[in-house]
Amino acid sequence: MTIIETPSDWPADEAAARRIQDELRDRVVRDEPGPAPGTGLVTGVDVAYDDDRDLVAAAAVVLDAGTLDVVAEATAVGRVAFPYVPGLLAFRELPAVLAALAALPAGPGLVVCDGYGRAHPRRFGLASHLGVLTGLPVLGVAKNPFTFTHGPLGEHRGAAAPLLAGDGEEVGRALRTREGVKPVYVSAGHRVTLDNACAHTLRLTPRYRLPETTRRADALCRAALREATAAR
DNA sequence: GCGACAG
DNA sequence: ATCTTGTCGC
Repeated sequence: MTIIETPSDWPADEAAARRIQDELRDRVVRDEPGPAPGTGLVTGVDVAYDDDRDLVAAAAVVLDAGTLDVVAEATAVGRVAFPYVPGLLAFRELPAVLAALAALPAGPGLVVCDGYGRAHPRRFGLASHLGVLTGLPVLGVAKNPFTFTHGPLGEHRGAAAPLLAGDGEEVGRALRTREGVKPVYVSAGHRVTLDNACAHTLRLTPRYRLPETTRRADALCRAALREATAAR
């Protein structure tokens, strides 16, 4: 198996990483609604780590947006490119994610990633960063509210409440995907609207709290990491 | 200065 | 993210 390399222009420290986020932030496209839910392709991306062995594995799983059937998969394994720092997650995950996407036989369509897009200290989370680098429509679905807050929301599937930043801006939405279950936290990445991102998220959660895209990608990158670990 | 903090 | 058994429930 091939171990991908960290890009030569990757930031060496946190200050450099923040500088890059400040530079790229204005390239995010926020006025495109994005693909219609249920049509075309939807691709989930996720990453698993083995910090002891300095390994990271990423997976991209392409689903038919209408049937949610898997139509393509790809993985990539690499060295950990950056430590986990809240607000700088993209620098840890992107090299492997980009490699997995590049290994797909065809275009991914809309991309769904773990974590945030606009809901970010500098309004440039993983989903935004991935979108700007690839030009693809991307949205983020996170499992935790990070530093953001939201009011109460109904118990029924589809109930939502604005996810608010400290300055009161709605940077995302807490969205209940399963009746009576903790909500997920949706935010727009690139070339998708928050409303459309939520509509996609609901279509991707007919049965579980998390989108089928991330569930499939999570299982695949863990398997890829196991194989990479076993191969050494 | 200290704590909180996507994965 | 990751370390981890059994267990309650559809």
